[in-house]
Amino acid sequence: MKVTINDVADLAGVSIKTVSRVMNNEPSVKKATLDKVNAAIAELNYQPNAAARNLAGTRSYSIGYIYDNPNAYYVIDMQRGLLDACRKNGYELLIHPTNAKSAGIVQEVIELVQHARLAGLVLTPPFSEMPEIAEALEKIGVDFVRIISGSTPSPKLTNCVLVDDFTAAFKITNHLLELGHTDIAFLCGDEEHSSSGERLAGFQAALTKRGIHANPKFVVPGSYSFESGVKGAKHLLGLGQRPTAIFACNDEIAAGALFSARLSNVDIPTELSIVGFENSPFSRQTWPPLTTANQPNSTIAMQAAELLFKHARPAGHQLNTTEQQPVFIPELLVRESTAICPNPALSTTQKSAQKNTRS
Amino acid sequence: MKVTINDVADLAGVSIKTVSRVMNNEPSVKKATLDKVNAAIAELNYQPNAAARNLAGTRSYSIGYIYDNPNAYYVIDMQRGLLDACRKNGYELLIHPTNAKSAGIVQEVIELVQHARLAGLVLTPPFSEMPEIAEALEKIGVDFVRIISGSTPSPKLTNCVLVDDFTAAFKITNHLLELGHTDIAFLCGDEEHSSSGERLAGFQAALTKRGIHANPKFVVPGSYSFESGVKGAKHLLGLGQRPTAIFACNDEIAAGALFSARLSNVDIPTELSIVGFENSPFSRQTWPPLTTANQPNSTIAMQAAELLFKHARPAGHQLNTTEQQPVFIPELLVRESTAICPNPALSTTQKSAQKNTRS
DNA sequence: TTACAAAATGACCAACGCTGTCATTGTTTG
DNA sequence: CAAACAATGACAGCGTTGGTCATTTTGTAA
Repeated sequence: MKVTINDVADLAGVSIKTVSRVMNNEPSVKKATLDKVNAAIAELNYQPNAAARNLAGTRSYSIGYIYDNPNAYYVIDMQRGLLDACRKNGYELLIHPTNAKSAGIVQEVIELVQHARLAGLVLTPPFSEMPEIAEALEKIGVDFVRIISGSTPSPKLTNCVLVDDFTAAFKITNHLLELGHTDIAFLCGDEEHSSSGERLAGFQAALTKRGIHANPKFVVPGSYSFESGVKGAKHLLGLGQRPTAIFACNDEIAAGALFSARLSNVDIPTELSIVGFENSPFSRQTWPPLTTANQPNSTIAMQAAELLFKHARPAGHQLNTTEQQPVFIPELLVRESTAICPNPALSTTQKSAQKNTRS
Repeated sequence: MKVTINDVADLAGVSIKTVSRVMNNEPSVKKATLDKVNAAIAELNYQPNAAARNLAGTRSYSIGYIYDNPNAYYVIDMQRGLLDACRKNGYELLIHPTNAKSAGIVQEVIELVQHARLAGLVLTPPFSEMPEIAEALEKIGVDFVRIISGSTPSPKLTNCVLVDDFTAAFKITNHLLELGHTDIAFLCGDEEHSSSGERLAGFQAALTKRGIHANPKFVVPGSYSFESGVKGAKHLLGLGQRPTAIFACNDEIAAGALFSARLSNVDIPTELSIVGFENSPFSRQTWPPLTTANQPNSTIAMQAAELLFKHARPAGHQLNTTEQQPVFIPELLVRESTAICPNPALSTTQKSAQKNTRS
């Protein structure tokens, strides 16, 4: 019932050392031998004993995922991607929910890594944006991959998976622009999250490119919550001059804005267009469903994990995957919360949109 | 840097075997020795190496959590509770998202358990309600704990943690009743989930106890989704004789109902009261926030894990915890979506509520 | 074809940190 | 004082990796 390396060796007619070599992708194994061994492995459905490997080997076969994020959907999606990558590569995933704001957080992470003998760590916001964590990890020489907001790969960001919030926001804004909107408001997320800043920048860049001067009153600060969306939209709709579209920094904010609009008897999308960001289940549970940007969290997580595995592999065992820095651009997902601008002629915003700059 | 059992033994002046005995709560260790060893353990901050334990011992130090649930909040909460229990007891948690409806699901679970050498499994719906899973697990002799809907402990349910949906629903309904409502509708969740049936039963029992005959038209089938709530409420509000309160089987349905009411220009809670169930973050993100039943998922999960650990401990190593079958009753959480019945006098439902039967 | 270098494989053993088994030593108790 | 039992220790072994060499096979140039 329990298949060990000895069984495989016997069946393949080789020594256990050779099986071990195969299992660890060591060089200097003849193609023919490799095939024989792999066949035996497959036939017996051999899975190396993780405990024994950990004990005997110098390498580690588990990575960690630390999280502190109120968005359960985000966490679950990330986790799913990490788990998939781990299964594929024979790693285990250690999950560690914690409080990013606790005083001893750096120490906690260090202890976790050392005690669990982790091969590496996948860091998502807010951890990926905490320099003290990165420093501490570098100091003790533990690999880690950060998932952060950014558009341009750079040498400083070698161990990062980038999510190009800027470009995605640019595209979403273009969608609104193409519908004829020019008075577009922006509901920000938490200031501390760089994603909010990136999205705002992309939004403003799109406007600028069309020669539209963004109304500063239309950029309202807030946080990544439903409440914030309710408040923000209420504020905007109370303005003498209303926007005809709202770019909410994420789906929750958008849902809140939707709610507020409903309260004020503003019809969506005929009177007001609203877009979200993230394509969380949330965005499908509103009415109308939200136009949003699809952020493939599971895939992003998978890539991050793969990057980690690549690093973790000792020299000489490298797979010849083309080394590169992944950049994800969330894609525009048009649903029913956006429509043609009701009366673009009446817009009071200064504009000079002569050239139609499509990408 | 790495503290092993040898270091502890040296410091305490005993053999490593004795340290092992202490770590495993084995009997026949003199009090004085025990104290010495414990002091050494504390001083060195010794943590046994999980890999070595797994390799050497016959016991396993990890449990599994299989899930397939669209409700990310539920999963995250459960996971949190399991993780906490595991940390406290020195276990590891293996997480396995999968598809409950896939054909080979039983086989998949078996393989998971055998390959990962799991000490046991924590099963939540839908797995906890699949007899074939329980049978297969029993057949191969693997411990498991099920979290299921139910109110009465029974010998058949020794390895279950019960969530008393019936009583919770009864209480919620009473809340509505005390506010003067008698025309109360019920929006069901998925038929396959026993929780939906239990909640409906509790609802009906509460009505019956007050001598109120439930209007069959007010019980509308559906599923645990926002969409279903939208539809269900729309249907109810279209009825010639409207209910003055709606009991939604969970918060999502309630949110949908809220949405529908808003569309029909029915004010919540002055014209219509709505209650949800679960106290998911969802219920705080609606407006007004939902009156609901607080289901302490993390705590439930913790208890389930503890139960599993207790079983997993070999005879003679039993902790003298009083063996019992935990039953959780979600507590009523009154927020702003419920209010006094607008015009109870006009109610058309047959009633005979003379005695005020409070519990 | 031979000779020789290089590549591929195997045999062996010591870890890794812990638990299980069984033998041994202490400590009571009648 | 010996039997009886409690407390402790010695030692093997869990399944694998990482060495070190020895041996075999293969490839290559003469």
